[in-house]
Amino acid sequence: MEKKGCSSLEAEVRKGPWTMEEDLILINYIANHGEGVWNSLAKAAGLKRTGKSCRLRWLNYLRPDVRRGNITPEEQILIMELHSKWGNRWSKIAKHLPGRTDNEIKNYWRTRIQKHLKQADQRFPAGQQQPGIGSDHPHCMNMGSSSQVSADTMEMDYSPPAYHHHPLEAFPAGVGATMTMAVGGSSSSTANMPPPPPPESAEGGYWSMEELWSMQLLNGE
DNA sequence: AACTGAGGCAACCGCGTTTCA
DNA sequence: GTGAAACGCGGTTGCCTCAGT
Repeated sequence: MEKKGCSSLEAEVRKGPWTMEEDLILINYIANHGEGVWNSLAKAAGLKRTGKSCRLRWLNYLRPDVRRGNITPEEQILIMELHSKWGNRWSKIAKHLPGRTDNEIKNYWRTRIQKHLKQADQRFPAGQQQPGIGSDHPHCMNMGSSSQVSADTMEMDYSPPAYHHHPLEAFPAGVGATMTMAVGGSSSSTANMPPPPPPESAEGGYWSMEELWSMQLLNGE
């Protein structure tokens, strides 16, 4: 009943996983116009997404300086140290890990580190808890000696995260190369550009974001 | 070979903060 | 000074993949 008035508008808003087409539209638009003012950006780019969604997608996934792949042992230690300092201030922590997003760090913490803490918690139940290991409660941040813990426990079964089904990885070289972007419009993109990955990473005809971006650079210049 | 469960990542939601008219 | 809109952050959920049985 009441939905009739705005149903046409709500039907316009897309949710769920981003398609390759949407990614390209967003990348192209930001390359030409820059980021910011996300709501109007979404409209102007012709994306049927909320500004929030566009911002999230850009920051966590499409930004050229986003580092994807293994969290290094050094980064692990840094994450644990910073978390012991600041708790779940993921964005703050992310600022000290260039190329890492708050979402990635948050996920990493929840899936890996918290698991370790839980296991440690079982081995050392309340009362006989190891010094320096708090529970997974956000406010139990008394992990002062976290670096000790991290160096051992974290490296113990450190395993590279499996990055799979990246939407743009499905792009064959030709498609990626045909993306037209005026990278010059966003100088910051190029400034923070990570070193190009070895060509082997494109095995099987799959391309990483870094490779796509470097292709854009090559094409655009 | 098929099924089940666990792990991991991307995306959405709600709330607090900041900015602007 | 006030209200509205936009932004940013943290928590949570859903889906996909992989490993084990």
